[in-house]
Amino acid sequence: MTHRLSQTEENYLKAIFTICEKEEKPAGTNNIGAILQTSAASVTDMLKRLAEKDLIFYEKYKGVTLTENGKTIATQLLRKHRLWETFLVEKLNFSWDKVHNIAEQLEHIKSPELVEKLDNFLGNPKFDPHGEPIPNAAGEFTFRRQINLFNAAKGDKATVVGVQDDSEQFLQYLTQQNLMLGSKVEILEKFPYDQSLKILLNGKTEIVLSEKVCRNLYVQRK
Amino acid sequence: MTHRLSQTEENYLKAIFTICEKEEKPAGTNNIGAILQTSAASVTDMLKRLAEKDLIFYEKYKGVTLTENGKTIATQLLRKHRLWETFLVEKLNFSWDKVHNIAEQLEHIKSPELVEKLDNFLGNPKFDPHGEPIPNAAGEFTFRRQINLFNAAKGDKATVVGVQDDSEQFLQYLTQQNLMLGSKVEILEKFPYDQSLKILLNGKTEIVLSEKVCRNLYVQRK
DNA sequence: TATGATTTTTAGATAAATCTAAAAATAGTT
DNA sequence: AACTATTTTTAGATTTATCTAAAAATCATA
Repeated sequence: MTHRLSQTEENYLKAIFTICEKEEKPAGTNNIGAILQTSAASVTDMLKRLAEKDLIFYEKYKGVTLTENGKTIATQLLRKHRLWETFLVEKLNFSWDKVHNIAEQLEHIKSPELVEKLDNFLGNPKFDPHGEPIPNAAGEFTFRRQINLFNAAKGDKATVVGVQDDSEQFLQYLTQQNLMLGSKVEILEKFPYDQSLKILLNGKTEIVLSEKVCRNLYVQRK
Repeated sequence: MTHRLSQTEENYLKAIFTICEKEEKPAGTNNIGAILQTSAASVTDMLKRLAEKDLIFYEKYKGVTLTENGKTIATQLLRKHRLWETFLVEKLNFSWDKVHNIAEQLEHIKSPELVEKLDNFLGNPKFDPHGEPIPNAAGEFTFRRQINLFNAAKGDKATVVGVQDDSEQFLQYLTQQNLMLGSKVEILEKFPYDQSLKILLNGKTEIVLSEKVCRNLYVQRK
């Protein structure tokens, strides 16, 4: 049996997982430090410890990737985080922009039975309130054919199914624009000058979204 | 605003609260150490820090009591612990003997909104699955006219409303005996020799309970 | 009240997670 | 290849929570 990890160690694994998934390359010391708001020196210290515990592959100056063990733990953390977010929104009536910080705490609760019972209580959801897939107990993600709104073309009709950035600021911006998961969008115009998009929202309202906003939205084409 | 406490500090406050409530006297260093499974020396170290933060009254060699600040925090911890236990039993179908350790972790989650929303979701319960009163947001406990089963007399009829010991072992013993919150008991006999009690359970079954068991059960007389 | 037992505190160490400042390695660019 | 900029690591401290062993204070009771 593997040793019980500290919250800090778990946070490092999650950060490394996020970087490696997104960028498909080893995570750098600075990169990790930026996510965890800590110095590169502290990161190096921790990387040595995680390598010692067989959770990451670590070679000086070469960056790190997760071992199978590390991946399993990171995936289970993601599972817990997303299940708790779902609980907070669906059962406790939190709005989707307020749940991240609380879930960051809840994901560190150690109890395998709790996770499985929570999952059942929620009806085994496949996606969280931000549209992110929730891995199952075996660590498998439900895959969804989704594209970045930024890559949609003029004339496309699509449904919003996820966000890339789940910060309070972004989610509040979306709420203000009346944009949420399930919103229907039609691309009316793409302005090459600033890469912004004019869209028709739910067949009713015309709005313009900046490049930054589009890059943080996932849609599924009809 | 008071500084954010570590889990360890919170656990010390809870231990001190428990001792002071039960024994109505200052908590001793050894006493606290026994509850938290730590050495007297470590306790002394921590007491200095808590006194520094105005959470306890501390005088060398004299034991400690909680300040108003300390009491508020301890009560809120109790509130969270008992609300989470209620959630685990009522919503996630945990049995009452399995929830203590998980609630010990959950009670340290920091989010006032979460507590209030959880309370509402549960229907503002006044007692937890072990019959312990849940303090409200203002820190007030609902009082219940309950006595220790050990102090009941021959002929008394009463209802089980709480347990003193919420250890897995004790709760499993009760479950085995088909004893639970709400069970009706009638005292048939009290044996002076070993202070054990013969009772009629739910008007059906005669069982004998040892002194230890009786001391850990609370009942309300009709 | 003296004395032995118990409780509590001090002193000095250790381990985890962090920091700053400086050194070392790597990467980018002419 | 050489120089510069960036990234990463090392070295040495700090803070928190813990420990053991020994000293000091208090308690209990003969």
